Amino acid sequence: MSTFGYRGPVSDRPFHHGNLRAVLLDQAETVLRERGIDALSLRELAREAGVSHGAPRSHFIDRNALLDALAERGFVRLADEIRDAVSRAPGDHARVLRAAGSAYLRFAVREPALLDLMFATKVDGPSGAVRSAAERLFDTMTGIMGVGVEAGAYDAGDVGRLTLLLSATVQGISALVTSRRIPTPQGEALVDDAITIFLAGVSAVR
Amino acid sequence: MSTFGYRGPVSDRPFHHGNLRAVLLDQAETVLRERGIDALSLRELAREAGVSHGAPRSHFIDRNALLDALAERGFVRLADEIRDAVSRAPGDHARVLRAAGSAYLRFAVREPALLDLMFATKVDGPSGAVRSAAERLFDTMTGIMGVGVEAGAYDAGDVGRLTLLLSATVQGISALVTSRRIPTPQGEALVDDAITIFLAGVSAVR
DNA sequence: ACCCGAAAGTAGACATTGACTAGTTTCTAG
DNA sequence: CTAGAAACTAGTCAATGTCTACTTTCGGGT
Repeated sequence: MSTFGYRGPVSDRPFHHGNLRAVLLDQAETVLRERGIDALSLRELAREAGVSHGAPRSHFIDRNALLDALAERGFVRLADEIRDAVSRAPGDHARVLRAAGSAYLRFAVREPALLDLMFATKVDGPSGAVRSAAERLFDTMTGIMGVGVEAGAYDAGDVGRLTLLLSATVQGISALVTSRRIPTPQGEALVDDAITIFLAGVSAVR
Repeated sequence: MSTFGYRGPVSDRPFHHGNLRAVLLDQAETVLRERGIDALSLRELAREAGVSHGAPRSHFIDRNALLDALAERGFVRLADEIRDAVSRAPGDHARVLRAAGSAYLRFAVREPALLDLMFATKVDGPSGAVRSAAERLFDTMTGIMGVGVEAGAYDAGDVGRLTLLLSATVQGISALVTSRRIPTPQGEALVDDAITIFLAGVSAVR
């Protein structure tokens, strides 16, 4: 990797890594996925990136800052995946919701520790970046639900509340699955049930 | 290490603490509540209990074992509180469910870090003790829901699934509140909405 | 009453880690 | 070209979890 380092330190590695921040985040995500949050060490990340143990500090003031960045990226990716799944699944509103919920659960199963991080209780609440990334996810969900208004599934004034409710439900099911309270297939069935009952309930109540 | 001769330690503190395990758990719970999980240190707990830093090892082989014990106690207490709230709130089935959901959310707000712990993703799944404590909570919920069967709210064969669904929903709402995505009062309103829609949906679907 | 093993606790050691600091190298804007 | 900022190195420190060897106390069986 010494493309141009005609005069690096001891090794031929250039002084500046180039994109250390992104590499650290990627590696951290892998560690999180494979060995859990307790195994996530700044020093180990630095070692594997081939930089000194102090280098990460230029990009993340704290271990916590690294975790926040991971959570933020998590929200962005989750929103992307949900949008993707929805766009790939045209059809009636129920089908769309199922696709969204299913994508959410898939993400949870693939990245359980990351999801934990995303909804972790912080002493002083979430950082600004995490909060706004979470809000963007919520906006995505709201957009999906909004289609139901046009389809006559619910009133425009209720979309916010109902989006929150359905999101919470899917998040709760995901928590049951990732904490191994129920197996994944049962979680998937539960998502379907949830959406069926949700839609029936909403239309019955109003 | 007979630096202090044949007598006990310098202080008049007896060699055996007496109920160190319980004291450690209580203190740990307080730390968890007030300063979060990152501030939870075995050595600090030992210091404040007035024992050596190795003493906790007699009761908890690991920091993880301590956390498991906390999670287990958390499930037991949550189940107790829900039973309590339900017993104190007679009335129709909807009211009972609201009392249960409300108690769940109150617990979550009071002990957010503990709830995180209870549903944390562990690399190798929950320990046996945690798992069975969680199952006892689920049994409690099932019992509450079972009353609805007699009241004709749902079929006996659906109780398991529906209990899971409602539990997940309340857990998800709690996660939204403890992660500061929504304020507590909104969470409370959401629990009410959830139960209303749930009951309406269930009776509409079957 | 005694003994002996198990349980509970002490103390010391060790590697690892997060965090901080001072100094060095590279980049970049003016 | 240069000055200052950004990125990185290297050293240090206190704290922690974990392990081990040892000591004290407890309690049951004879």
